Amino acid sequence: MYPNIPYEGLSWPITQHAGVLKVEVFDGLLNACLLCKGDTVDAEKINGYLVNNGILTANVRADSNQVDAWRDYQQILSEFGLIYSTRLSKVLTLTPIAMAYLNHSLSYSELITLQLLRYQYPNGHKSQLSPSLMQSYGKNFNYESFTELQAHYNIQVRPAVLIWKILYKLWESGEQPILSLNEMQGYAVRCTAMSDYFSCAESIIESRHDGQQLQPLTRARRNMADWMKLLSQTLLFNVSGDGNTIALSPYSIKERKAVDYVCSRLSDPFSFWEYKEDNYKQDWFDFYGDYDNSIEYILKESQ
DNA sequence: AAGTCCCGTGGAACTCGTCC
DNA sequence: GGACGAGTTCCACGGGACTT
Repeated sequence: MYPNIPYEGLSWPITQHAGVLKVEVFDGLLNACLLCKGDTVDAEKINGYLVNNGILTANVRADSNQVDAWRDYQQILSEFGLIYSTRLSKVLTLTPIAMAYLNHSLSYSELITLQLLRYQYPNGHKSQLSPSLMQSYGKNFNYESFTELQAHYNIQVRPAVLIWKILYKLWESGEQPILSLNEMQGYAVRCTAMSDYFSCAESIIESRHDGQQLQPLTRARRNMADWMKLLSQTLLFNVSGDGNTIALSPYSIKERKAVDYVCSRLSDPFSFWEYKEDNYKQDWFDFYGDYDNSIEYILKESQ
């Protein structure tokens, strides 16, 4: 029950390489993929394209001693369901969502808004157990994957939707409709179910009026900062220049009915991808990279 | 009082170490 | 070489001390 956390080390892990995300980098990565679409990944070709066009730094790494921009930054595309993880599929496979973007069915901000709203834990791509998580977990650890661990605790959250709902409730309550990085780290990240947004907002209000203060979760700060950076790329949120606060965008206020509707649909447990032991990674990309099943959640730039 | 230099701090961007 | 997350570097900022 909120605000108690199910296990030590709870956070919202997300790639650290998405911080540089902007439309030019995104297009650059996708265009680089088109160079070997349907073929096995030609890292040399892709790296050459990314670096020669000034899209990314060379990222020459000591263990390979060659230009390796792709090695780190391809994570952006798999993280957001544009390609199947190249660990799963040696053949570079763009998803229907990526194709829809390349066909101009939706714009960059519409795509990022959609995929961040749909991003969820448990997550079939975020499956690797980090040594630091296993260490902080304590007790006897016997999970195969991070995905299984989260499914075991019945965690079911979509961070972007949660944050929107928390901000919207703060706004409705006449409170400052912003969240600070500290509040993200101490309050938002503690949610393990979509319905927790309510208690979470109440706890925040309480803490702002000399009430009880919750402890920030130690190792969640960097993830929270990354989440805020990502959310600033959507139509729904504005983030301050110093990255310390996130607020609803004018779009969110103007279109609040439509956004609220999408958020409540995406809060429904039946809308979540479900972890099954069998073939879950492939299954995740089939689900998250799909266009037809997500079309109803698209928020257009001008409604 | 205004300008300049210096240094501590913190965060973002980038790279690295490691596991698999 | 993908994935994760920590380490390193660089830079902006700000306060204080010193100079003009």
